[in-house]
Amino acid sequence: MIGTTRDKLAWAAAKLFQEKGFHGVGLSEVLAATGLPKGSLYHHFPNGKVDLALEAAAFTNREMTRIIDESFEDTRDFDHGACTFLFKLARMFEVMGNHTGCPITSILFAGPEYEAFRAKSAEYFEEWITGLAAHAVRLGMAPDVARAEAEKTFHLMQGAWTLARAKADSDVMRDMARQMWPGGLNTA
Amino acid sequence: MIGTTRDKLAWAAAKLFQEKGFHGVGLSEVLAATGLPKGSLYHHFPNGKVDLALEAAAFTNREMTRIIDESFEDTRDFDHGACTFLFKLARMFEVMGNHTGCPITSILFAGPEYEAFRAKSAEYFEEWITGLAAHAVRLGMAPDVARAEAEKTFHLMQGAWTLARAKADSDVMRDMARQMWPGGLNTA
DNA sequence: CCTGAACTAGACCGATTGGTCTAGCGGGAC
DNA sequence: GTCCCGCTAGACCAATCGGTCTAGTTCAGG
Repeated sequence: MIGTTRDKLAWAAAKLFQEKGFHGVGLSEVLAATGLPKGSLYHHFPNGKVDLALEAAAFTNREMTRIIDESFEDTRDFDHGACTFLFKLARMFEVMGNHTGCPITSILFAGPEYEAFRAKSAEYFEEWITGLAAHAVRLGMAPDVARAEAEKTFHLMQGAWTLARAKADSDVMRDMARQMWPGGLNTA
Repeated sequence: MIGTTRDKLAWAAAKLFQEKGFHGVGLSEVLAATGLPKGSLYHHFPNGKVDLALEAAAFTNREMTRIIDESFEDTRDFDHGACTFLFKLARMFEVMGNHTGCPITSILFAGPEYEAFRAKSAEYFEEWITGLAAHAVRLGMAPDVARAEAEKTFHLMQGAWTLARAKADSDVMRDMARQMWPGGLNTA
């Protein structure tokens, strides 16, 4: 959260982009949120807004992979881990005010002219899915079944996040998790 | 597609918003796409961009409910209908160039200060889910099971759409459908 | 102490934004 | 005809956009 000037900018940008998307946030807003001048931003991110968005996305991607790994630590089976994962996301969503979107989609779906963004988002999503699949394999699942289960988990998570945002209600995620993985009941 | 001036504006706006989101599209772009002057836009949509976006969202919402109903016409069971639904979406996504997002989320997730947008998106999503559930009940499912199945279908659809967009590949949706509803194999 | 690089600070730029306003067109009612 | 009204047309506006540039500050290494 705190840290160098560069980190402060990336973090503030990530938070704002999650709410309003890439085009919805002006640099002046990021600057106001950090109290830093424009010169600092362009010193640390020479290519301006695009660089800033990529760093913000990288930042939140690290956070997401960490949450995935944490969710599957000390877990008895995949259902339990997946359930924990969704409860953690629900909590995060709630803490942020029940209106933020998936950081990656919010930042990186800026339109066809931002091909680099699209490619990065595909890379990050693939990272999440292979991460989930690795945990599934570790917990005894056959590799191809694990991959399918990981993709299903990703889709359900994205979908529940979207509906939770529309309803401004984090319980959408929790209810979905309980429904889909009844064996993994968890209140984390 | 064609129609009155008002329809032309709403349709062009819907297409553009799906690609770049509410904040990513300027009115000048919509005007350029339709060849109409600014005066016409503000005559038909007195509250400007917000009105235009709401109409564009209503427009695509009608299209989505129509696609849902079409998918479940002459269908033998829920799996078959759900599968058809996702194949139809995949086709649409492909035709639009493999990079458009869900119209409702693209248009209506513009940030916390647009509370009316958020409320509308919740309303539309609820419409889709109850529509799916109604078809499930009609096909013999118990009401509470039908609701859960409809929500699952919604989540999977949204998630698959997101990943398809990141990968710029419509097969993500088709593969998911085949995986989740193997009984509903369909090439529509 | 001096120098130079890293960084902060913010004035400034042209372009574009959403929005307003007036003028004029076109066709039905009288 | 001529009046009126729904609509088109686009000039114009202040505000904001992302981005550039230069001056000033800070601080480590010599």
